[in-house]
Amino acid sequence: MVMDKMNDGTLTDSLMEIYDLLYKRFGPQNWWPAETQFEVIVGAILTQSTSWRNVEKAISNLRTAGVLSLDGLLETDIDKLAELIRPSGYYNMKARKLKAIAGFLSENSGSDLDSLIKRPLDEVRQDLLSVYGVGPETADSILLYAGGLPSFVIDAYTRRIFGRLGIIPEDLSYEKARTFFMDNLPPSAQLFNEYHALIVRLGKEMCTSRNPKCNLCPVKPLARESSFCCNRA
DNA sequence: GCCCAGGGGGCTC
DNA sequence: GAGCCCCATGGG
Repeated sequence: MVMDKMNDGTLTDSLMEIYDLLYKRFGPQNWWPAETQFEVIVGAILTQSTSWRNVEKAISNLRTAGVLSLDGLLETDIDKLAELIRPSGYYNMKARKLKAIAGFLSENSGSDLDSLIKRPLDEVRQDLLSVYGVGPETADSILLYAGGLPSFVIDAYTRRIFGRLGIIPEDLSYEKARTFFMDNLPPSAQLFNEYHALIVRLGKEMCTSRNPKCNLCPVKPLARESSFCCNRA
């Protein structure tokens, strides 16, 4: 597998080449689509296994109800929260998760994250992972898009796209996939931000079938334009 | 009706 | 550490 060729420079060049191809095709994605750091965090919870369109409805409901703030989440009854975020699905679970992250923020940083992001990335990440409802993807989304820290976000699209390009195994574990990208890219929050957003942009156009031979898959033209094209190997 | 969407918790082995 | 089920609405 290509990922074995680590630290020889080729891999970094190829990952940057793919980034450039995506950027030229789609342009800047201006992520995260939120007004404040706090709203990024709320969105990161609500978007779990849910399309952003439905998350927007839930966030709009929270805003209209005047509870889209740290104090708002802390003071609002959990059943009321669940009702407001109903459009985002899993509303009972996510209401409990919003309460948990709100409790964490009130004890550790406040909604601005200032005291949190001063600390080493790995420490903050571990603390976030200890919060109910915050798994690795949500933690990295918060670190990157709310905190501006260089923590690469892996999602289903990342594994599907780079798996089909033959760069990583499609079933690579989250932590190994994250380590792979972070070991082979310069640690730039701006780069990680745009890269992940572009991956999602391409991922939305992919067929969701698991058939790697699908000729409609836009990853194929991407491969032909990059050094990972099997025809060039 | 069926499958999937910018996952994570809890449980089992 | 991997595999499975559950959470649940909305869109194609």
